[in-house]
Amino acid sequence: MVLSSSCLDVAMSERRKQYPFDEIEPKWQHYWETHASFRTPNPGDSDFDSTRPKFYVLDMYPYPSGQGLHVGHPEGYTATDIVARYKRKKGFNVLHPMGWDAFGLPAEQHAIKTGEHPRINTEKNVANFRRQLKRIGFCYDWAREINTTDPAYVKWTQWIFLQLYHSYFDAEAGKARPVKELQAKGWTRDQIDSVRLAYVDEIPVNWSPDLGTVLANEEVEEWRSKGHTVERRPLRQWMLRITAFAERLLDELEGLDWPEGIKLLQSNWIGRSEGAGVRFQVSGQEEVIDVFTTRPDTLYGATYMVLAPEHPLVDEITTPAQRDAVEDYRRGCASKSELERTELAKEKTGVDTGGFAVNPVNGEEIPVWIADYVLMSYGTGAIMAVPAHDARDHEFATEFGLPILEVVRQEESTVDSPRSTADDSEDRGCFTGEGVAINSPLFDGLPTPEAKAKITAWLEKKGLGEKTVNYKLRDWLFSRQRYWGEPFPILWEDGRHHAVDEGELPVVAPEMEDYKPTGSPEPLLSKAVEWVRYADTVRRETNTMPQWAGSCWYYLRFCDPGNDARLAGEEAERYWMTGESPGTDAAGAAGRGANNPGGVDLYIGGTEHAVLHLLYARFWHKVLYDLGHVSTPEPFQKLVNQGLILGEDGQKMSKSRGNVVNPDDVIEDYGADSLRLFEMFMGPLEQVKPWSTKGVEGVYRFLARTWRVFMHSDQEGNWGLSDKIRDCEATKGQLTVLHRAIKKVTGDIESLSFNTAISEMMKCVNEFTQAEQLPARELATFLHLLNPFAPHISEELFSQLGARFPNYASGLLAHQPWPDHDESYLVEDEIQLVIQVNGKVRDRILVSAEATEEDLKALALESEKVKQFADGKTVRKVIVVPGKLINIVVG
RNA sequence: GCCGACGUGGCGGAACUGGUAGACGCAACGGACUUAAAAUCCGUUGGAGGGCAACCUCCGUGCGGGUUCGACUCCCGCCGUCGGUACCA
Repeated sequence: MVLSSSCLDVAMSERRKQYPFDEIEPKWQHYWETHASFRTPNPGDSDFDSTRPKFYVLDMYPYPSGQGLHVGHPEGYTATDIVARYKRKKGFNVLHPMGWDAFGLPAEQHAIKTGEHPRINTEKNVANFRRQLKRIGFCYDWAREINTTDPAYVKWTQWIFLQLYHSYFDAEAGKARPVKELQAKGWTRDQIDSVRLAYVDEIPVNWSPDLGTVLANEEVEEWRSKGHTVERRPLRQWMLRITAFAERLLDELEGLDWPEGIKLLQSNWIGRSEGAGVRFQVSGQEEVIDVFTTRPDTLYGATYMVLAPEHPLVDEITTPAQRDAVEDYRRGCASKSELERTELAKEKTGVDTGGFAVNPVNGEEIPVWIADYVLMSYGTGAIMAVPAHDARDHEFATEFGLPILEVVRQEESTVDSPRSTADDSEDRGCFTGEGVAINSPLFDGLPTPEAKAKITAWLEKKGLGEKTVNYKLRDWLFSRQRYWGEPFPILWEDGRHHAVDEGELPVVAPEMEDYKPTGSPEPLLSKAVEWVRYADTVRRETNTMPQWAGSCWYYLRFCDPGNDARLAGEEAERYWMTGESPGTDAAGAAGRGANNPGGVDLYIGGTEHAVLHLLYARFWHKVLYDLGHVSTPEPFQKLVNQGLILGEDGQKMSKSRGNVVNPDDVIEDYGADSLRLFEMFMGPLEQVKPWSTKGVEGVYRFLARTWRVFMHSDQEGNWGLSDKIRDCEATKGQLTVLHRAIKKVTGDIESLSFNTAISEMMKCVNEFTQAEQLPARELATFLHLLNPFAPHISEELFSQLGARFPNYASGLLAHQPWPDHDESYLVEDEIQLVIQVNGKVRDRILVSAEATEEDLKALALESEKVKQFADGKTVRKVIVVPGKLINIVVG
């Protein structure tokens, strides 16, 4: 028989609560709020303590969806909360803020349906999220709450955009600089426009008429599957020149304390590859085809060329005889999305243009084709095809009967290496590895690396090419046609763009009659005719920014969220990002080692943001750094990804599977402390792990047992401090288990191993549970350990204990210093030692801690068990690992 | 295909830098309390075999090899699960 979940709910709520979490949790939340217990002063505030080091611990702030929190949110949030509370008790100034990434399509979709301003729905959702988070007892400094849709916030998002707009990348200095410097040098307006970090370009985008917006490549499939149409068409778009920073974004990853996997993901995304640019003269024409290749050493094997169908030279090169075929093919490609083009890539397709180009290395004429396996968006949009040494070219050449010329021979040593030779010829039919050049008169016999260098130098000398570094990273398509996003602070006049005056920021979108898409690629804001018309001849830009914009810098705003004069006050920004503050340089700098580039000390969030958000934020941060607006080159010093929480069935949580767990329900039944504790007890933070209601009950029982160690209920069911608690000496066993816990919990919080920290606290409580009388002082110490994990119950017990034992428990537990362990309680005078014979455990003996190695050897050899197993054999070796074991090798 | 993570009892997971595998919790079983149940408290619990018994023996960290006195841990080769990515020249 299966009970429905609603039956279980009823059973649970009727069950008597094992401890009054439903009373104490709201009580302490109210206390913290009314006393502003977790308000964090900034440098300059009267209560700012400059002698303390700083710690900035940040969560990836949520998009406040209509569904409310799911149990995945509190996982990372609890982890950071524990660290924040711990660091505070350790004497740090802790910055631990929360806010809302509140622009976004769902709110706009709601507005389209209801005609209601998206702000109304957004605010409702924010209120719900805030309520839910407060109910979990997080120690955020709510005075620093921010909302990306708040005009006061939008103002600075737009201000940063203008910094990008007013800057260019100085390749020599490797830095962003104001375009003013170029004006001073006499550059023309057009020249300047062509180098701005924020620029306008006409590029093919994924346009969805019914959504009324362009979509990022990675969004296309999702919306298509929901029945929306998406087509490709060229549109005028705002772009951000992130590619200029590719090298720095890649190189400076190195100094960051991020998971290696994430660094690798970013570095692959940036996709640096070294090679050569080579120029091929088009036969009988002026035009030159530029290609990029990582294998210039295979130039002699280039038997044809391929241009992307959109390549600008296609028209010039195509011969009259081939024109119709080429046009047909190009039309076919244009109607396909990038995704379709790659998805349907089972067979290579393409058309001969009829034109030829000259291979610069040997003067041979080779045919020029177009094919959609060459992408306009990578490299130069054209390739030299070397079918003998590139799998794709090989496939294409085989398909269309183009010549294949071998120019690299696999070296003997690699041929001999163990691998199956049979399938090699079958699946690839070409050799793509490194070897020795053949059929290449200029450098026959040279190994690949040398051949590359030689041909590149030759090309450079002849002016036919040069060493080139290419990046996969593309410029960032930054404009959307939505309503619910930051408008661009840009005006248009006579076909030219201008920045809105800084004094006019923020540019706020107008109220609309309705929020329905225009049905054309015209942005929604173009319907607000009055607003668009800035002056007689001046119109406003009607695109809006993507959701990423706000999240690119929110961590900076938290340093000083109320500042109206700057994105964040200089002093506050420097203090929270570097630890330096006026008058406390020594103390502040101590928190930051010489190699520490500064930034947020701990940033926790999901892997889904491994690339885009983290890359975009790093990009903006570097621009702001170059322009002198922030003090560190990187925003996030240490990054940790929490693992996904699966449903109880081990499947991804989803509405359709019906396995979604709502934190509100968990709190209702077991309390916020149990929710927090279980989220941390499930397993390692970074790991994927399934939810378990039984597991929540387990930690709930632990908290109830903790409660009963301190509290005793009378006949009427009223709780009072237990009579067992005295001002007495703790037993040896209690001291050992407690100090072991102090040591373990301290180390485990530092290494974010919360699950094992909780185990250790459980052992502690198990020890206390059995005691006849309990030492008040040690119980108070235990509450310090529990406090970051279960702040409500620990605070309540601390205040109960303090009422009778004020010497051991006074003030707010959350503000009392973290305990230190005393190593002397952990030292045992007798150690249990394992005796192995040939690596197998045969006996265990108790020895004094002072026994020498010789003593131990003798003791081990005397053991009855050893004699039994070593009988008749020679002792060859005795290995003694002090404090651990003795291994006797016989044979 | 490529890249990354992972694989330990019935389950979630522990195990420091190579040194007693299975901490802690869940589930299960037995006992105490109770008229009874729930809750609580105490105990047992990797598998197989043996002993009246305290206990003893063998096997055991996905599979196959290797290094080592000793391997969950290091190396080589497979298999499987999950996540990311996709013609990047």
